[in-house]
Amino acid sequence: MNKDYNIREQLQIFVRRYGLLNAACCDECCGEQVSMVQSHILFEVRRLDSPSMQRVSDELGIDITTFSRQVKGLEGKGLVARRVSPDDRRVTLLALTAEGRVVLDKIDRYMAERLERIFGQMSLFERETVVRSLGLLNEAIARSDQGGTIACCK
Amino acid sequence: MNKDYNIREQLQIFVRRYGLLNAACCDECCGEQVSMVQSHILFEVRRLDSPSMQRVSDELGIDITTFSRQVKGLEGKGLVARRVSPDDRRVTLLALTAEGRVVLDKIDRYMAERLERIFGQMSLFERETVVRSLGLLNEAIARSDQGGTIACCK
DNA sequence: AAAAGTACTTGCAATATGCAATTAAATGAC
DNA sequence: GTCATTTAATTGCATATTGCAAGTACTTTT
Repeated sequence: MNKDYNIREQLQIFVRRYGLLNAACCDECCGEQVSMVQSHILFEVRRLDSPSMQRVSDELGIDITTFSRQVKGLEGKGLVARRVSPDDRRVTLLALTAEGRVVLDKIDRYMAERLERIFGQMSLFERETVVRSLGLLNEAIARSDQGGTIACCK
Repeated sequence: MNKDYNIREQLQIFVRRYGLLNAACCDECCGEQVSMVQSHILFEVRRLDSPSMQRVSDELGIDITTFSRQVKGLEGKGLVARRVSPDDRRVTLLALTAEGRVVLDKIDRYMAERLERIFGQMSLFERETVVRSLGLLNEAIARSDQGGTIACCK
């Protein structure tokens, strides 16, 4: 079992545990019915600060048509607001509503709690190492630029 | 921006880049048309060595009914074989076919290549740190036992 | 001012999902 | 031993998600 295989195994298992396969969220974490994809959208809209639809769908690597419909859903739930860009009227800019911020905060707290339980299993040194490593990993992915994705192409 | 927030952010972005959201695989990585979920199933059937349906669906955290259908699909493609357990005739044991091993090997090679490109961006020391950290992380998740998942409940 | 390109939306058909109900087999109670 | 209960897996059904193709609205190029 070579090293690459081992790291692929570690990553595969980790990513799945993080929540790859169960698409639907639930009351416990969101209070609201927000799917996994939608929680990623909320996360990214907050992080990117008034991004365009295109920008977010690129960042998430999901098809713009699927994205369009997901955003429609989030808008319907009152979690996201759209406005036409003043620079280019083709472009729709996204922002979280007050309600959207509340829901995302809820998810944040839920995640913080779960992560705390996991990181509580480690020594302080290990925690720091792991956090630093994840940073290194994300930077390396960004530098390696394979279109932003790893596991699959396109 | 506190530490927990930062680590959640690192994890969220990493997991997405790993291939969270684009469900469909493509020719480049699999040759065969295998969805992301199905590639996880192949991976796990190999890893667990003749596991039952229940075992794999639990491990992956996907509903047994959905799983049943996905396995049917993989069987139809000739990648997975079922047999009745000798110990308990309710139980179906899964195994990769020769063809299934070929496809999974193909995915492995594809992943190894992409990971190589990423880890090539790091120093040897960084690589070792990151690999070790992922191991620590998976162990800590296993120890913290929150039902095997992180991002969402259920 | 026509042509080409970009941002986004909708129609549609294929696929994936989860719950409820069912079958088949094993285990437990008596 | 037999009847009730539990467990593993499958199917029906209703709903949701997906991506491609085609369309609209706007901007840039020529």
